[in-house]
Amino acid sequence: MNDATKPEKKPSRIQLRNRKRILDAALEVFSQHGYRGATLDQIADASGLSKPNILYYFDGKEAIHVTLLNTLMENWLDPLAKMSPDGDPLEEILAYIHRKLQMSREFPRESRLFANEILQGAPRMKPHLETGLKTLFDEKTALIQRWMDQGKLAPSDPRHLLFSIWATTQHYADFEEQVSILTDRETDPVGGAEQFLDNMFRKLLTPQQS
Amino acid sequence: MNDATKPEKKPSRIQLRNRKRILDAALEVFSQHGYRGATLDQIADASGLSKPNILYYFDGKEAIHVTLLNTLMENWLDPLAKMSPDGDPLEEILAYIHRKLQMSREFPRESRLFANEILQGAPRMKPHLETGLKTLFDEKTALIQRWMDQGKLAPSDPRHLLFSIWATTQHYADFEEQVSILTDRETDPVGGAEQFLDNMFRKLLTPQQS
DNA sequence: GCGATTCTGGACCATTTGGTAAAGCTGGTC
DNA sequence: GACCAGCTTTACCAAATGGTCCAGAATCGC
Repeated sequence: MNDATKPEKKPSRIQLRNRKRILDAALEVFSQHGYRGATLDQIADASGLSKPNILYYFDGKEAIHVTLLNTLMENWLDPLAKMSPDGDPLEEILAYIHRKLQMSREFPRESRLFANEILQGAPRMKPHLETGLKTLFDEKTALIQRWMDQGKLAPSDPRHLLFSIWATTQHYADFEEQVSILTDRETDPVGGAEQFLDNMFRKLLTPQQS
Repeated sequence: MNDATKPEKKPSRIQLRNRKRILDAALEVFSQHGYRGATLDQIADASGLSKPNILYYFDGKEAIHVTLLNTLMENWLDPLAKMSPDGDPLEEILAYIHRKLQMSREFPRESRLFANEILQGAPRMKPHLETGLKTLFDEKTALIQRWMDQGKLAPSDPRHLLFSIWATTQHYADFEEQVSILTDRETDPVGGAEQFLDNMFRKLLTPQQS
């Protein structure tokens, strides 16, 4: 649970509560301004704690960001990890799309935090991407390729398929401002996206029974 | 050509050269770090000019950013504006996708500058979006809707169609770092994307002759 | 209830950052 | 080739920012 260098006894109630407050505030601030654009003062304000107090709980600005990124990574990979070799191929992929879209709706800040990090060259996340994400990506593209080879899905490049799914689903969180303006502040653009994307990927992936 | 408030005589050769240098350097820096993360010193370094000299040519950090955003906007809308009511509907849209993809390949920094701005809530661009982009968007979604009504394209929501095109094409510039890692630093991922997206949107949009 | 421990915030600090003043240099024009 | 507007730089600022110190306040274990 802890890293070997620090034995660290169990965190107290207050510790737990305040760490959570800080991380929530930091998520808000980092996701909106990016790492370098965010300030400890903003995080302090948003969390309701004083700046020195924040530094009592975390080793510094970077430590907060890293913590955020680490916990994010797991939740981020989860929907893809859940895509199972055992289900119906088309339905598995459509269900995955559904989950991703759901995350855009429920956790737009997390999506933007991630987007900010990648946009800026993933300086503090490259290792994560090269191990965790890459492994999962290779595994799932291979699975999809197998499905295609078996004629259960129409053939196309599985890598670009995943890119397209990521791009289209995360778009609604990352470019929310734009989407909101262009859809005349419609209450829930993601609802319409759901139908549209289901239709699009269904047409793309349904195999021809020639 | 100039705004009415400032008559301003014609800019000199040096003026032209240095403004260009500064804007190019600023594009590099802003697109990588976002507005708040970028510093004048970085821009000074990248442009080979001193910081005060930069402030001799522009009124401040914000003025540089705004200038960049303004010139970007035109080039950004251009590919969509070129989509003509007179051509073959399917081919018009596929050509548009091709143009957008080409821009991701040729101008990734511009794409990231734009992405950064929207991600952070479009603080200095909202007016632009609400006028220029919105107008064009409405015009083109209406055009696509007409094509669909005429049975020349399979029906779907034109707004989400455009969102999907933007998302999938810009993804290769904005998330280049991730794409690069996952495709094992393949020389030109956009090449593969070209085929994939052409196929995907063709399947989506080709009308059923039932 | 009380001492030990954990938590909290006001004052402070060094560095960075956007920006300015003003003196010196340059290049085009007569 | 001397002048002068236009360009460039050195030396600064004031504010913002990440971070520290330390004394006092809350909380916990008993």
